[in-house]
Amino acid sequence: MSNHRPFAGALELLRAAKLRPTRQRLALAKLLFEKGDRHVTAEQLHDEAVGASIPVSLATIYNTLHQFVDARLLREVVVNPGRSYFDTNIADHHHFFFEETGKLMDIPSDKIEVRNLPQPPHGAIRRVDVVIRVAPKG
Amino acid sequence: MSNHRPFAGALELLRAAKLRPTRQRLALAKLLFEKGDRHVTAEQLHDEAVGASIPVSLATIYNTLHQFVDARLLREVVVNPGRSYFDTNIADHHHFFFEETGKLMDIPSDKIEVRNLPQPPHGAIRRVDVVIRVAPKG
DNA sequence: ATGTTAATTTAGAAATGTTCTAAAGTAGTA
DNA sequence: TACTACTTTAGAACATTTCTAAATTAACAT
Repeated sequence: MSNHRPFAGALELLRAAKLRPTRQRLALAKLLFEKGDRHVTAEQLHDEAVGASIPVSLATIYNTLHQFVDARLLREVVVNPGRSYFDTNIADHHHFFFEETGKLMDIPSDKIEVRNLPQPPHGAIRRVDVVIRVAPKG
Repeated sequence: MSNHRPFAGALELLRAAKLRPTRQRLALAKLLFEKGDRHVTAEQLHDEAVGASIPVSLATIYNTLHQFVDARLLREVVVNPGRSYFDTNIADHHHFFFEETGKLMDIPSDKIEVRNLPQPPHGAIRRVDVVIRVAPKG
């Protein structure tokens, strides 16, 4: 059978996030979280939803993605100017970014050692992002 | 304190990059490289140029920034969706990103230890970017 | 059930940042 | 001076994201 992590159930997820379980949010949560770790753009998710006969507007896709980020169900990853990726893996981890294809790949945090983090002059560290940019070999 | 390299002179810089030393490129090179390490957006540089009575169009700002990146005089840093920063520090280094103000601050590469970089499944590592995101203290 | 209310969704407009186009201007060369 | 290729430019076009105001829907009291 399937070998990705157990899916908590869209309804439980939304309830825990204190988001009203609307038709659209339930459907999007299923698309996002039933298939293991993913990196999607707003447009990709919209196409996927429409393709699965879930009529949902792009505005709702954006609303929902941001609500999910706020609720810590998703993480926004910025590697490219002018386009955001949303990552269903919310564990501490890093990324390969393949410049040729625009695809991201997770790197578990125990595969990279980042040490001696300097303290910022003010404020607190919210997150450390390591992006390994990969280009095709010459 | 400042570890910025001596400014080579806009003319020499452009010649070395095989870019014709036009009025606009000379002026922009001076703005960018005469003041030590900086992180500017296209719009900031445009405002600065116009403020210094250097009439230059935004299109030329973008053209020039990209030519400078291609010539390895600048590095493009992506930390925010929908806006690029251009960094005059082309040495190997990392960044604090202050979410509150949208400002970047360099971290010399010897201040952070990044070890055990995994190899990508294909292609070659072009660059490793470490971004420490800083939020104001609660 | 039904009605009420506040949250949500929506289409389309607007905003934002960047790139493109094609015409005018300029540097380099002879 | 004339020639040519490169550069600059204004403005249009583009891509992604956010906003707006009206319609819809979930939650809940009755």
